This record gives sequence, structure tokens and C-alpha cells, in this order.
Amino acid sequence: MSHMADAYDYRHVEHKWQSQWEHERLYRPRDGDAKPKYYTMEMLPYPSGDLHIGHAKNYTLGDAVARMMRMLGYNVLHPMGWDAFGLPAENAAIARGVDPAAWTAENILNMRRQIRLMGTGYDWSREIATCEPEYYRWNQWLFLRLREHGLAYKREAPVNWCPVDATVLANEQVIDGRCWRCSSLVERRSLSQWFLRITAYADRLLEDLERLDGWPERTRTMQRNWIGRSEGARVRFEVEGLDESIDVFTTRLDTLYGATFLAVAPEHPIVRALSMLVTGEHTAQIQAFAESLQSKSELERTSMMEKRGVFTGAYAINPLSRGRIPIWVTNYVLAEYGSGAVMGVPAHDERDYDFAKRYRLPIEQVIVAEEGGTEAPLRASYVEDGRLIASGDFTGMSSADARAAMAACLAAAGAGEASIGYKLRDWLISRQRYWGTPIPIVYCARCGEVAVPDEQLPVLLPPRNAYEEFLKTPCPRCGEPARRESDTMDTFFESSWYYLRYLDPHNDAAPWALEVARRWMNVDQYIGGAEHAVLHLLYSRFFYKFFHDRGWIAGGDEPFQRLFHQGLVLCDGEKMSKSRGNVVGIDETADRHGIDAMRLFLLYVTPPEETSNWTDEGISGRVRLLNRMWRACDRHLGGSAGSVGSLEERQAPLVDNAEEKALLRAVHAAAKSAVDETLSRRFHYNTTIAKFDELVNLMTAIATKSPQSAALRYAVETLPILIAPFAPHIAEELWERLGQTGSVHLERYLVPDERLLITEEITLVVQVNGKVRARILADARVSEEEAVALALRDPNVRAYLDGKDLRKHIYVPGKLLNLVAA
RNA sequence: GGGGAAGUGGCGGAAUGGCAGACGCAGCCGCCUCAAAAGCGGCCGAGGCAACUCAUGUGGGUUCGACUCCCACCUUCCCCA
Repeated sequence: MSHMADAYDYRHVEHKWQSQWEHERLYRPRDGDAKPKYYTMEMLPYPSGDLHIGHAKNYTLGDAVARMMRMLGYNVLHPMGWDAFGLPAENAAIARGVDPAAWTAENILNMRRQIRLMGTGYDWSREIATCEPEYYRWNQWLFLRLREHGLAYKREAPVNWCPVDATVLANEQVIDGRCWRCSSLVERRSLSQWFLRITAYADRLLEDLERLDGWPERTRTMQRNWIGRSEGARVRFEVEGLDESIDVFTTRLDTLYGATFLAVAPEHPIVRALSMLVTGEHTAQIQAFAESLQSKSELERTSMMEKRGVFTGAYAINPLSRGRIPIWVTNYVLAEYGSGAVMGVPAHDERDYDFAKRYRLPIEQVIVAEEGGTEAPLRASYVEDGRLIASGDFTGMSSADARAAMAACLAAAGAGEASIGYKLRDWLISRQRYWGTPIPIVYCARCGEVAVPDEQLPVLLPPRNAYEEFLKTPCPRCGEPARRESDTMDTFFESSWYYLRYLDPHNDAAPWALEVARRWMNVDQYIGGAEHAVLHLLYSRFFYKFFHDRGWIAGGDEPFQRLFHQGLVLCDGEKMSKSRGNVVGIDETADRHGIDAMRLFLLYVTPPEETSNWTDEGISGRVRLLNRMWRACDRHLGGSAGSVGSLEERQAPLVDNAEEKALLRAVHAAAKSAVDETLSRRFHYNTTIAKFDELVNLMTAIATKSPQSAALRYAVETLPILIAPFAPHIAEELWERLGQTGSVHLERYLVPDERLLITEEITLVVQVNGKVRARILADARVSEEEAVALALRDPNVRAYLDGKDLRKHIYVPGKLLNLVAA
């Protein structure tokens, strides 16, 4: 008879089982499986070099969910990969002269080791790395399909330029006017760039948010705001003395008669046309003004600078009032937002009001409040809806009526129409960087812009020192010398469809087969940080809708059925960073506390969506729990090989004393918590692990007093199953020591037995007028009449009822009785 | 400025209309030990000798009963401008 060592040797046990699991490949889903499919994944990491505890929280949660679902009888797909293109590799290459590919490969090697060290059950046979030609080949292929459908195009436009990263950025990557990666203030530059026409899907991206009820409301709101749909009208202003017009978009068409100037962005094409019309002095002033703004960022222009402008010397005609209003070039109108021109209505718009005050432009009120409205001079803009005044035929109408009537009138005159505006702009994907997917386009002097034919894909990323050679290529159409596109793709392109590549990672005829997409999509549960709320998660939805429209996928057109954002991890209340020296590493944690303890701690310390705080004292509590589990099981292990039996035989024993009943109840309460938290997708495993604490406390007490207890034996035999998804190593070790031969991770989870969960005796809480006056031990099935009788026998209750009439009572069966008296 | 989320012991948190503070951390006491660590057992919101009273950011409201629902305010965080 072998006997286990006194102390739980986590280092030995964790290493033993990790090697074993890798060898046995437990976690591959079976394609022909009749069980319902469950596709769960976490956002794939950038291979920065080391896994930190924030990753660990994300993957521990994902792993617990995947293991629970597998044990609940689902055919679980749980893959992992690498978001492997991107700037850090290139910056490391520049700083230290290493090859970005080699640097990335080395990091992947280390981080894959660390993810395995965490005891995670991924299906590694599906692993992808987006920097490999086998992957980015399909990036290029998808890009060409987008281009064929008019969804990828090149144009010259003012774009966000990050001076530090030396590349352009998409709008979503500019946070408060700064680069999302390095926080430098972005500049405006006019460059010819590739865009994806995400705006073509704006309405669907917006409308379908309504159906995404498995997403956090917060994230849906953010996407809604980002898309920024607004109903309004387009109005055409003729330019006096020129055969040109200026379109403006407005949500306040009802204020049209109050327009006293027209404000255009310096980049607006009309500005050049006007030079034929106005004096050289005006032209020079406009040019000087435009130049002063050229490199200024959007943030600087819209909120950091004073509103400034110069009069162009030209006038526009209000299409309804036929009034003549001056055209100004201003810094607060952006060329890329709306049409690059707005009608200035100082009486009813704050920014126009400020501008008009500064340049002494007229302020003409055309809207008054519905009730108590006066025509007294405005001291600030009145921006609410109201009733129209001084608006020709429209005078007296409400704002809403006027908007409709004016839109109809404009449409009849061919001078505008009702129109929808969006804040969302097309996705700029060109990056002036080396370490990314080459855009598969060739520029030929004769044929122009030519797509690289599919059969020539992938366009391989050349070694850095062969770049100039790489750019020279014959035109795929005419064979004459031509030049390749030198820009690479935004890395968000890769991550917009990788969840499909996991399904068919070795397919070399297509990015994925329709058949596997039909079998596995969509992703049942996606877990990742909230920082991608409008980046990755919006781009992915756009791609997936495109795939849907092509018939490349089956089912719905949303990729992620349910989304969960895990919270951050702080260390001793502070954000972890290398400069603070408080980065908690995986290797160190595995060695000092053990992986199971780390996993339990990360799940236990807070609900998963909250920010957690890592402390050494905190994790010591989970180390203690594991040691207590080990000791509580001690006597029952080793010598009892084969006695556990099959699932059917593993029935809870009949016991008659209260302590043992409480133990059986604790076993099933823990199972119930684990199952409920999983199926409700609340994932508050902190409460589940608290149930494990309670269970082990009871086991410990009984193990001392009555080690031969049948209930204790049952708890010992069941514990490994209960904890398997959360602390997979100790679970497997205990399981083996119970004499089991298979893996505990292939077992079915314990089905909570309601009969064991109910208690026979309850504490009936008796209230008088809502305040607790007695706690009475009673049979759980106590009737209402019996409960009242019991309560009225209690001296304290009688004292509080003394001299009062019992008016009524409220009875909550098995819980509470409230006596209402006056 | 607009929108959203949150606020509970010394700390993390539990309770989603029914015993506020489960469970853990820290702390205190005891057992064990030559001693310590570990372990095991107990105590642990405030006031009070006690019966009790007060207590879930603040103030109102709904209800037999509110941490939970509603209104207003304060604070913090997030998003948008």
C-alpha cells in the first residue's frame, strides 16, 4: 500500500500532468461527434515575448469555460494562435538588428510554453501565426475579393500620421487625437492610401447590434456611437458667379433661414475653384491659413485651438431664402467629416455662435421655444427644437415639421434632399511598415493599378535587405517592368477573420471550407479585453457580413454570438509595468505558488469582469485551499484502487446524521454553482470557488472526527470532478490516486441533485413589522398556519405584539414570516 | 456638456425584493511545539452590561419588507463631444 507524501508537491504534479496531456492530445474536438458543438475562444495574443498575469486571467477564464462545457457534454473547440505581425517586432529589429521573423518566432516559442505551463487545454493542432505565408496568403486573397466587390480602393486623402511610428493610422486607432500604440499626437497628411469601404455596411453594422444580446450593452453602445448615424439633409448652396456648388450636411435643416455664413474646410475642393473668382489678396490669405493648419491634428483643430477663419471673398446663395451669405474657410470644419462644409447658423449652434461673435457675423434667430418663447436678443445659441420664425413660408411650423417640409421643397428644386450621415469613415488599411502583409497590387505605367493574380499568391514578404529588388516586378498583365505596392496591411486585417482559419488551418485551396464554417460558426463565446470594443470587434463584424454576402459562411452574419470582457489585473493596486518593476510573471508564479493556485486565485479574487488586484497574501489563501484538499483526501487515496466505480455506481450514499448530510449538500451546492455560473454565462466562478472552500472545510472537520464516513468517501471521490475545470492538475492527480485510469477531464461533470440540496430543517425568520424578532428552527415543509402558530408561541414575538392588533402576515415558505401589527 | 457603469467591514468580495457581510485576506485568542513555522479550533461592522439600537455613498419615494426597484444629489471609472 503506497502512501502519499504529507505535503502537496505542486511542482512535481503540475509538471507530470502537463507532459502527459500533451502526449495524449485530450483536447481535440471530434468532427463526427453527435454532441452539440461549442466554439469558445479568447482574443489571440500579440507575441510580445512574455505572458503576463493579464493574459493569465483571460486564458484561465477561457480554459475554465471550455473545460466546463466539455464536461457538460459539448463537443468543444478551443483554439489558440498568434497575432504575429506588428510594430514591436520591427522596432526590435531596428533597435537591435535582429530579424523580425526570428524575433517573433522566438517569442511565440516562449509564450506557447508559458500558455501550456498554465495547464490550458487548447487544441494546438489548429494553431495559427498570422505572419506565416500560409496565413497571410489568404489576407491577400481576401483583399483582392474585397477589391473586386468595390470594397477596397485607393485614394488620396488627408490621413492620420503618427510621427513616431512613421505610419498612417485608421480613425479607430486614434484615441483623443493620439496614436493608440505610442500616444504621440497624430498629424494630418495628404497621402494616397488603401481604404476598405466599411461605410457600405454602416446600416447593417448598426441595426444588427440590436440582435447581439449576448454582448455587453456598454460595447454595443460604443459601436453605436462610433457608427454615429444621424438623420438630416444634404443642402446644395450655389456659389455666386461660379458654376459650382457646395454641399453641406445638416441635422438641423429647420434652421436654414438662420444661416449667415458658409464654413468650409481648407482642404475642400471648392477652395481652389474660388481662386478664379476672388482677388489675389484673398487667395494669398486663404493659402497662408491652409498652410498653417496643414499638419495640425484633428484634435488640435476641433478642440484645442480657437475657432479661426478667413473670408474667401466669395458668396453662396441660400437655396430657400435666396439670401447671399459669405463663404469662410475655417479651422473647425474637417474635410473628412460630412461633406467638408457646414452652414453657419450662429443663433442655433454653439460653435457657429462662437465663430460669428469673433468675426462679427450676423446672428439671425429663426427658432423660438414652443412655450414662452421670446424674440429677445440671444445671449447664447438656442440649440433646442422649437417653432420657426422669420423663415418665409415655413414660419410657424415646428422644427420637426419644418425639416420634412424643407427637405421636400429642396428636393423639388433639385437643391438637396433628406439624407443620412455617419460618423463612421472608411477603414484606412495602408501601413508604411515592413512587418506586415504585402498588399498584392502592382503599379504599371501602361496598365495602371493591377491586382496580383490569385495563382501568384502569396506575395512573399522579402528579407529586409532585399526590399528594393522585391519592389521591381513585371506587370502581371502586360509583362512590362512595373512596381509593387510597398505598403503593408493594418494588422487588424488579419485578426478580422482568424476565427475562421482556426476551423480549417491547413486548407491550401481556400481560407476555409464552407462545410467547416457551417459546422462550427458562429463563435459561441468570445472572451477578451474591452479595449477592442470598436476596433477588432467592429472590423470583424464587417468582414463577416462580407463573407456572408459572398456565401462563404452559413447561418447568420454575426461572428460572435456572445462576448465577455474580462477586467484588468493590477499588482498591489498599481498597473503592472516594467518601469515600476511590478510585473508578475508566469514562470515565477508557477514556481512560487503553483499554477492551480494561480488559476484559482485569478478566478476567485473578483468577478471576472472586474479589475483584480494581485497580492502574494491573496494567492496564499488558494495555496492553502489546495493543501487542505490534499490532506482531506489523504486517507482515502492510494490503497483504494478500483473501488470508485463507474458514474452509475458513484451514487451519493444514504446518511442520517446532520453533519454528513451537510457534506453531501456542500458537494452538490458546489456542482450547482459551477454549472449555473457556466450556463448562465455569468462566469462568477469566485462564488463557485467559495463553495469549494466550504466543502473542504466540512471535509476537513469530518476527516478528523469520523474518517470512515461514507459521505466523506463520496466527497473525496467527487472532488476531482468538481475542481477539474479550475485546478486541472491536482484534480488529475487525485483522480489517479483514487485508482481511476482515464483522465478526469474526459469525465462528465457532476449533475447537481436537487434532493440533496434541500434541507429538512430550516431557520424560520420571524419579523414583526419588518424587523427580525425571532429565529425558529422548523421543519422545511412547515405550513403557513403552523408557522404563525410557532411564531405566536415565541416570547419575544409576543412581547412585540403586545397591545397591538395582528393585521396580516406575509409568509415566504421555508424562509420567513412577517407579522404586521398596529 | 451628453451617455453608461459602479459605490457594502481594515481589504477583496457575497447576497438581485425576504436573516446584510457567505468565502477568503489581514488581525486577535487558544491547541500543538523546547521554540517558531505549518497545521487545527475559535473570535472578528459600530455602540451598549444587556434587551436592543445603528449600519450597504447622501437625501427622498414605492413596499408588509429595499444593498437590491424608482427619483434627485455626491464621488469614482469608462465612452462620446
